[in-house]
Amino acid sequence: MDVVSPELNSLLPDEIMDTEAIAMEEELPTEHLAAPPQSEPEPPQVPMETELPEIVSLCPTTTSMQMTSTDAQCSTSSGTQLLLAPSGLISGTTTSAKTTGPAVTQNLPKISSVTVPANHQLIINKVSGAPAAVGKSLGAAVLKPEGQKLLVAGLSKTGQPIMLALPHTWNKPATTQSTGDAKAQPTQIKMVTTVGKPVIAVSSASQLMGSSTTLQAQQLKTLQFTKKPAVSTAGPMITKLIITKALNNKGLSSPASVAPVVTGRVVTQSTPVTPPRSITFGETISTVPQNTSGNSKVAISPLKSPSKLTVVSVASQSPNSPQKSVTLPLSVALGQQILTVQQSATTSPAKAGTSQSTAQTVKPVQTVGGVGTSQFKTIIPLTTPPNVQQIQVPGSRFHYVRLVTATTGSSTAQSSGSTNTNPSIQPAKPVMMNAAVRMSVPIVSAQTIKQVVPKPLTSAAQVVTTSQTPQRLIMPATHLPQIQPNLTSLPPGTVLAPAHGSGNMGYAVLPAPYVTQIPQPAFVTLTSSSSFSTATPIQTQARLSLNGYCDCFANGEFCNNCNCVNCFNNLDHESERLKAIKACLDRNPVAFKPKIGKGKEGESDRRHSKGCNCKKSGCLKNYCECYEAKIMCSSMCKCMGCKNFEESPERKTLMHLADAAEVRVQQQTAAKTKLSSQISDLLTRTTPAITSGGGKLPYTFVTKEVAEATCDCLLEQAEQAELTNQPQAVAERLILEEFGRCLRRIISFAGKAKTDCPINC
DNA sequence: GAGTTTGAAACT
DNA sequence: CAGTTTCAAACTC
Repeated sequence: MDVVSPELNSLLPDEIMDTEAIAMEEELPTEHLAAPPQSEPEPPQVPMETELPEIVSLCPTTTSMQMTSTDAQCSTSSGTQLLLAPSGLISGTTTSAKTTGPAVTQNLPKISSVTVPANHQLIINKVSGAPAAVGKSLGAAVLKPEGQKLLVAGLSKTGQPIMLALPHTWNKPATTQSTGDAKAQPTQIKMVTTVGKPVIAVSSASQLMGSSTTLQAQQLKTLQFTKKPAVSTAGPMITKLIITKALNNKGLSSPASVAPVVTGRVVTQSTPVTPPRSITFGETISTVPQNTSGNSKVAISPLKSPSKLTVVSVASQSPNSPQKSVTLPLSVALGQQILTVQQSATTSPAKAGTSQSTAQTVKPVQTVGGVGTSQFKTIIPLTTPPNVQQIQVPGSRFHYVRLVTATTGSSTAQSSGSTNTNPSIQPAKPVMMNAAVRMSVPIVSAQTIKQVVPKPLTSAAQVVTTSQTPQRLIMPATHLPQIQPNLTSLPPGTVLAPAHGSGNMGYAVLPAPYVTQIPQPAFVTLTSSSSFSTATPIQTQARLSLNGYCDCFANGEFCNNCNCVNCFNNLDHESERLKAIKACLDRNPVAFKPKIGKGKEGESDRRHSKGCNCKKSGCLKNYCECYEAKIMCSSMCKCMGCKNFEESPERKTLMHLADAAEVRVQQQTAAKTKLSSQISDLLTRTTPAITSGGGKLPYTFVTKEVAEATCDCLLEQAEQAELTNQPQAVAERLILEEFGRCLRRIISFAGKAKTDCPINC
């Protein structure tokens, strides 16, 4: 059973990830670390500050890292060590788990590679077949930050105990018997921290062991520590340590109980019909065992804005299937808004429209507004397999998720998941989406989460305006006769509009700015149903317009202020748009899903779902979708001459330059800001002194502070020129130009001072 | 800003 | 599945 104790999650982070005291001094060698036994530690490469946190995760005061073919040790000046040790060398007790030092490091399994790719993952791949002398053990890792010891022991082929020795405050024995044969499946140990809040996520993607129901170390398939640098100069990148080794994940059978921990609390959701599912959320997400079959996680890119909506969709699940868990990306602790769409197993399409399904639709909705935190999560069971689309409404601070369901207005539809290769002819398949019902699920602040489910309206347009804080609705995709909405509580600008072609079953929730896009007739009746079968010239145009892959359309957005010609990707042509969506989904069911999703188990977290096909760019330009998404090319890619892999020196150089450039830009911006600030401050202080005669001359503004700020700008320019290997002449010119700009700025402020003070000047 | 390069998607 | 076409983004000058 995949159980992870909350205690483990509450203990490990603080014990291990004392990032406050971490001194990042050198980066880990990024080349292969399966060096010969006498190999010296590789000299640090060009410092890439974004790679430093890997050291942080393992060796808070790391100054060197040594690895041989038989051991791997991360030594620190303070004695902190990272040891990769075979579990067989460690007896099955907690006490012995604390054993560290050279004795443990002997006869360690060979580490095949240790790499630090650009996505800040330190991956230590161990050779699956350990030497016989090692007793076929699969390895263990001892993390001993600041005197504490953490042993993450692998699964022994010979049944030897695999342990997780926790810091001294961890009292539970972490030893169990191994009953499975551990061979092939990789195990990841990932270090995860968030800014200021170290966490550890332990998850098991499979039922590794027998019937144990307690937290046992060998079941820990994944330890994930993701660190966001406290001071990030390269965006919200996530740094991870992944120690990969071979494990067996076969034998998945019984559903595992789930004990996700949310900031020390256990939140478990279960229904009478389905095995318990659990969602963890909160700032310190810690433990989520996973049975990933059928699950799909769409984790937000760590490089995106933390405010970006993340959609975690869970695929359809049979009532008998094992539980599913969703681990929220840790960026939730950074203000990222997470929406999880989880399909209820009790609301199959065959039951859609029944009172039971209706109740199921509403009840499981779970919102958690963090007290004292702005993070929350919403779980929305659907009645039909959803096609989740992220919607970014231009100009709106709300994030939407569009759920396009394949259903008709009939509540007694019996089939689902059918496909129709001909979008225009669907007479025999009433379930097909000749009308798409939209669910716009906005994300609002945690403290103001409110869900309003309106009943089908029989009157004309409903434009509800209240004085409340802007909120949006979560609309059901099915008939909800029992739910009586409180329309008077709707936020200002909220508009209930009928989804074209959906009869009286679907409603579109529109932010106020889009009211202007809705033609008045669209409000007249909510029971009007526009059929796609009646092709019109406009629809023909729409097909032409939307069949192309407009980015807005592909992202589930409406075009707004685009340069597109004859655009039909707007509410004026909603029916045509929905038809185009349907056509696209018919051709490609995942057309609106992000290409960059979670990789397979054991692989890096993010990967291109399809793979790139680059030929000339070497996958090191933004032409490459993988490179653009800042992920490595994978085996799915069909690229030629790919250089977008972990050890690629070209890629490392590019990443380094990009990081350096970003730092330069920030420094330059800071210097200019400082200059402006100094000048403004000077003006504030000197304005009263300006005489009523001709005022002060510009040079009088060149005080010591201004001069220093100017020098900062000039130095930045010089460094910039040096960084780009500019000739001296060019460098001088750039510096002089910068100086000129500084002077102009000073003069400008001086002139402004005169202008702003006509009375005194 | 114009022209070129590139690769994804559509099309055949 | 492979080759071709289209087209918008990325890139260069």
